[in-house]
Amino acid sequence: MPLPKPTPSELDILRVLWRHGPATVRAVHEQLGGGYTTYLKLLQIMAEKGLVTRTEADRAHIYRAVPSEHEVQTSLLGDLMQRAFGGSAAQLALRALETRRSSREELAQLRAMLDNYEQELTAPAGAMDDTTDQSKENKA
Amino acid sequence: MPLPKPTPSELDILRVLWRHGPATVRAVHEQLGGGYTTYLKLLQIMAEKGLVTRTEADRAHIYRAVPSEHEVQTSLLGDLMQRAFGGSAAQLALRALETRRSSREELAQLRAMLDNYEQELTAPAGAMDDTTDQSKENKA
DNA sequence: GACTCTCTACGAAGATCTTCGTTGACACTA
DNA sequence: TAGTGTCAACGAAGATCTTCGTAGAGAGTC
Repeated sequence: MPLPKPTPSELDILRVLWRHGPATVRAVHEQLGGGYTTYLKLLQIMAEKGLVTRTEADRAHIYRAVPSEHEVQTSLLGDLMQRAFGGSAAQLALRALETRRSSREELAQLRAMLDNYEQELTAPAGAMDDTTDQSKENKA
Repeated sequence: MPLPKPTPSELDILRVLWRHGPATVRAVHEQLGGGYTTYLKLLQIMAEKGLVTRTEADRAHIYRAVPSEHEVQTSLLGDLMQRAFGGSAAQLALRALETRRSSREELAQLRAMLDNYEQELTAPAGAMDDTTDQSKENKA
């Protein structure tokens, strides 16, 4: 296994690191409240697990998230998909949309992705003329 | 809080109960393998938490799932949505679809749901002729 | 040099989850 | 009636997560 799934608290910390970039224990603690040493300990554990790396600048250590937000989202979602949706991504997506309203742009984005998929289903690998070129839109 | 979120093992058990209907400890154990008393204990705990109810038929107790699969999916998904997707259902759905291929029917279902939502966005509450009547489909 | 601040490191305590071994009740049978 | 099986109840052990208290190192200040 590449990296362990972050626990809820670890995810909170990762979210801070993703938003603010590399940070000291103090910075994380100030974002999240609670005891300072709680976050120190958590970051130490996360470093052991490989979820963050740290470098020593001056006296305080600087922690950086190792997995990207995208990776973690994919991992957690894949997990839930298996455990609660019998592996069906579409069932999961359906249920997600059912729950909350979304913005018009998000819906448009979803629709574009659906168009993409249906096209791939219709004209599978190869045999493309021009439209399937959208496949190069996969993000970094 | 209505019902606690099931833990991973508890979810395994709920899935058995959803698929097979009410069952004894032995039936659950036979579906999932492992130690018999493990499932006995888990089911006792789940009964305390309110995730299952039990009735005594003959000697063995019969356990029934309390929350529906739908409810649990919604709950787990809402949780993940908050914790890892900043509350955005569409972002979550997008990421889910990105991960795995889905069947043509599932995609069609999704598309229908999107059509629905965009229609609601365009012509919000009230001012309906017929289509928006689907709003009465809210589950029990 | 003694005080004070800011760090990291260590370890422990409490909560929850998971897994089972053991015990005792009850019923069936030889 | 003694033996065998099936069942629920109980408790305990180990793992993981979360939260901090305490200690000790290093730097700056009076």
